[in-house]
Amino acid sequence: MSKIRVRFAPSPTGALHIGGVRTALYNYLFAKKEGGTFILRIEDTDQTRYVPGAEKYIMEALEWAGLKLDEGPGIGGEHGPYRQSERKALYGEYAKKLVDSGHAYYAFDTPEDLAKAREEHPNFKYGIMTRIVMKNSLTMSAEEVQQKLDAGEPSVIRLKVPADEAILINDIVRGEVTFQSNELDDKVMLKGDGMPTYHLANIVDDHLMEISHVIRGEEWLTSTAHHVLLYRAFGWEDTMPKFSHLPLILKPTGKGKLSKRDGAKLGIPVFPLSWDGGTPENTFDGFREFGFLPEAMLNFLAFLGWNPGTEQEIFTKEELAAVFDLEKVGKSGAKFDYDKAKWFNQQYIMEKDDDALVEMVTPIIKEHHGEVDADFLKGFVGLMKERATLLPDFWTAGSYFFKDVEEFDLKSIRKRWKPENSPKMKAFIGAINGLENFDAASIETAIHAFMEKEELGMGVVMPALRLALTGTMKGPSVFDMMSLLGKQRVVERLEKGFQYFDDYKASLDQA
RNA sequence: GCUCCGUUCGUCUAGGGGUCAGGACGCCAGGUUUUCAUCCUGGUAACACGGGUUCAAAUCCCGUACGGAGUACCA
Repeated sequence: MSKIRVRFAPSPTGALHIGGVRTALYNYLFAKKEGGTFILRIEDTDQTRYVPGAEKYIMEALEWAGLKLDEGPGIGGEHGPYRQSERKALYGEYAKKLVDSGHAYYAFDTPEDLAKAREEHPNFKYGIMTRIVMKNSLTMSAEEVQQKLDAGEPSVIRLKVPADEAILINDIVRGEVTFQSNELDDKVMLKGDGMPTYHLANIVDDHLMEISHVIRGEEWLTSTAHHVLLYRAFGWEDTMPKFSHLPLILKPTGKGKLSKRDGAKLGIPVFPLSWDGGTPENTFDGFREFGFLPEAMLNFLAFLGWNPGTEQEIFTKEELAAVFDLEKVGKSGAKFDYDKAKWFNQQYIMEKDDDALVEMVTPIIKEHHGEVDADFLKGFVGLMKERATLLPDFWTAGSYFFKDVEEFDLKSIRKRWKPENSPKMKAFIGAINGLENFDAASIETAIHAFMEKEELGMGVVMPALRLALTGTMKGPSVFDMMSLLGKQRVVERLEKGFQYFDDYKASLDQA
């Protein structure tokens, strides 16, 4: 078998959708599995839809996701250039070859002509049945055609779809799919502006770049028939790539494919990175800003439409590449399951080592609080990592590690704070202050001794400490927290907290 | 409308003639824990429908319904 070469070929029309990231991922995994080459090709043949910054976004998104490219714009490779706009001349030549070999023809119909035809015949299709009545090189004399061409009249080149041919596609994920050529229209190959359409550019480039496998979204399945015809017309059928059409990613609820609007409506990320489109509706956060780890996103995405057939769910990128199999990709659309995405993220956060986590959490803490000591942060993430689903949870669930408690869980105070124990508890603060070693074990020993001496149970001491320290009943081990917070802060918070509890209880009695 | 594709717990899915239809997320209950989270145990819940073929169908065939994609000088 010849060399495996796959390409991810997005169009730079805006932020790269998460479905596109999955397509890139499957291409990447397949390439790695087979020891092949993963290529990025920018399909920017539509000048009207080109969005500045989109190509950069695509590159950054792939980089963040860890999908390293072997060839592509800015990376290089033997088969460049990798931007279709830089290959324009090539497509014109190939389109002309198609005309010369009788597989395509010039058409001079204006947009108005076409609109009129569609209006008169609701099911109008520029094809086998209709091309004989349109303005094209099939219905005009050679002289007339040449004259129009010489005069620079606007024209396109259309594929001349042959009659009565069956087109069988052997799709790796969908099996055999058959089309009848008579149902197909004469698609435009070369547009009026001299740029190719997707179809022409795609086939020419895949051939020239020696692409062995085309792995793309299901939306391309129908037009694959045209693509096969094109390979035949060029005489490239022998080296035609194998096709795999991936199922779509669907909305979490309701119908249809996942859209940008779902992101805003449901408060979920549908893009890998943030994007500033200039308007509020076109500006949003991505998986990264929501606090996902790239490997968690990848793992989640990999399982949307594919699974290894075993019960393992957590995979590194390398493990995925080792077991990935296009044959095991599903045929039906997969709904975007945000709960599952978050579960993956939580798993990855728990597994991350503390140093790596510090690096990821530092910017978040800085944003809310400012500079923090690195050792303190390391202790902090160690205590909190089992309690965070998304990176920002480290702050929202652990802000009390950095700033004094501003709000107390009043309900818990009512339930847990007994004013009659107050003198004993306050006296205990002194004992803590006298502690020489402030490690968790020493603190624990001291607290147990205190409870025994004062005949107070776990249930009254621990909640009181926790509440005074953090304001809430949730969080890591009290001993660990005290040790990390340090004696001075602990003493301050306990004094302040216990006093607050007393005052609060008293105010309740008055009312 | 036409063409193509699809349909197993709420969701992601395993299973491809004989399974108590398995796992994961979610949810519920219990255990562990000073609390929360983690972890552990258990529970909940599915073969779209109708016909065939077969001793036997979730699995093969046909039809219906529903869903999706495509139907541009967009990709």
